[in-house]
Amino acid sequence: MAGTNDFKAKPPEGIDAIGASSEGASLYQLIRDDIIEGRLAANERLVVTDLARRHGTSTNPVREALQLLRGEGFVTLVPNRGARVRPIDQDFVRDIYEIGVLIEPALTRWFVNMATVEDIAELERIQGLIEDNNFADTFRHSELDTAFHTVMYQKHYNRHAAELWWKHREVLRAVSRRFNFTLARRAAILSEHRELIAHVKAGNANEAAELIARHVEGSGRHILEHMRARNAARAG
Amino acid sequence: MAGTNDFKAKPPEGIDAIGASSEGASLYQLIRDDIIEGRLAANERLVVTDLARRHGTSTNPVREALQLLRGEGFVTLVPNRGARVRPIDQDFVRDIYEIGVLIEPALTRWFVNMATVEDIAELERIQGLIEDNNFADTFRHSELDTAFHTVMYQKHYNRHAAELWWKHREVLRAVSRRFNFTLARRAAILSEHRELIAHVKAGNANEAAELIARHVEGSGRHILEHMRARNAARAG
DNA sequence: ATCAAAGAAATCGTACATTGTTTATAGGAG
DNA sequence: CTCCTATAAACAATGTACGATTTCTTTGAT
Repeated sequence: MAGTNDFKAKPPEGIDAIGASSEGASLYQLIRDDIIEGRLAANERLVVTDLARRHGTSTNPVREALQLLRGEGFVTLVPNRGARVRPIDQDFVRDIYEIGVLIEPALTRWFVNMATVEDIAELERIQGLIEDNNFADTFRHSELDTAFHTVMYQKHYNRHAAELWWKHREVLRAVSRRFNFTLARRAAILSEHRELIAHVKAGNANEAAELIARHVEGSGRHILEHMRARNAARAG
Repeated sequence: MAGTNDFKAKPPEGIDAIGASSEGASLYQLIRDDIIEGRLAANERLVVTDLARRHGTSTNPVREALQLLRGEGFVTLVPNRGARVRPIDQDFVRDIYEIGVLIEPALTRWFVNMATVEDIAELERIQGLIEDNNFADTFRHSELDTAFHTVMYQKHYNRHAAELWWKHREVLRAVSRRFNFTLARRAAILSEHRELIAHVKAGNANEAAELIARHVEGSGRHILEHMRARNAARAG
């Protein structure tokens, strides 16, 4: 479809346009990135006037952006008390990956039954890039991995489920960006992807679904382990 | 816990406070009710200035309310083009009840393993009220039925999943409010609830989970059938 | 040291200016 | 005469500024 190098993970098509004004949308991006990249600490207060001044707008677009961020789960909002950066703690991560474990197998099952030759080729192409990269560039891996799963869920008729998956994915990517993959996890990812492609080719919907459940479960556990390790280091 | 008559369905506790200012929150309620009760037609434009005038506020709280409603799925927002009442069509309903079929069994399974004597007593009490009412007052049935399931999901550790369930439930209630229950569906609801209680008492988590999957599936299909019938009547 | 009250700070609501979109109208080509 | 296009005017969303209200902080008295 495009050159082999332009992987900027994109949401599945047909998903609700974010619905923010131009300023609101760009502020949303900026603040969101600040949270994801850790420039805004957990629980830090987000003062509307500050943000407005810092980004050179007035307060209304900021309020809008904060509402959006609240919807995505990055920010908590309390009436008359303003916004705070939501601490993405272990409970939060567990909650959303568990939902993934429930939803993704269903999406996968449908994909296996509907996959075209082109879909499979695309999966194999991306998997090739993933293996070429071999976790050397972890950011690139994250983008490619997301693209891999997007191929599968993109065309699903249940747009809500796909959208839910995408939102959760974004949060998990935000957290895992700061971690490295353990060797065990690397091996599991590669082999599970390969196995998955085999199941898709063979039309084994149930096996693929079970595999994805394990895959998502493993991914979630991996992130949680990292978080625990970090917290322990911090405490000790 | 309270008198037997005060059933106003309430969201599971600990769920994200809505995060709107007082005016915004009340506007949210008002507009939402207007949509649910059909006073605002599908696809109708929601003009900020009009809404502000009609409800005697300025525009900012209205914008806030619309953002919230967008988050709940009741409204679509397009930049520079404003808001519209989202048509709750068959695809929409199918999407969210299918997600329910995936999530609710997991919530149920956990509940069965954690249910206390009091929980079970509460379930039986509500089921008694449901049977007393016997669909005479459909609104009351809806409230009771929601309360029944809330007992099960209320204490679940996964607040995101519970919240998701609640939001979806609200939408489905909004749609089904205008329909009556078929005799077949009435029978199914009563017997499935009774069977569910039996499974909970016996600690049969898997059976309960499977049953809930069927229960949600049946409920979803029932709503869809009604919608199809109505649309057919409208077209023909 | 505790509590109350005054002051500071930030959110919330209102009014207005600006920008973008839609609609109606006039002009011209076929 | 009809259809298309270009243009202007009405309309509504977006952005800005500011005053009102609530919450948080600090100060001072008991």
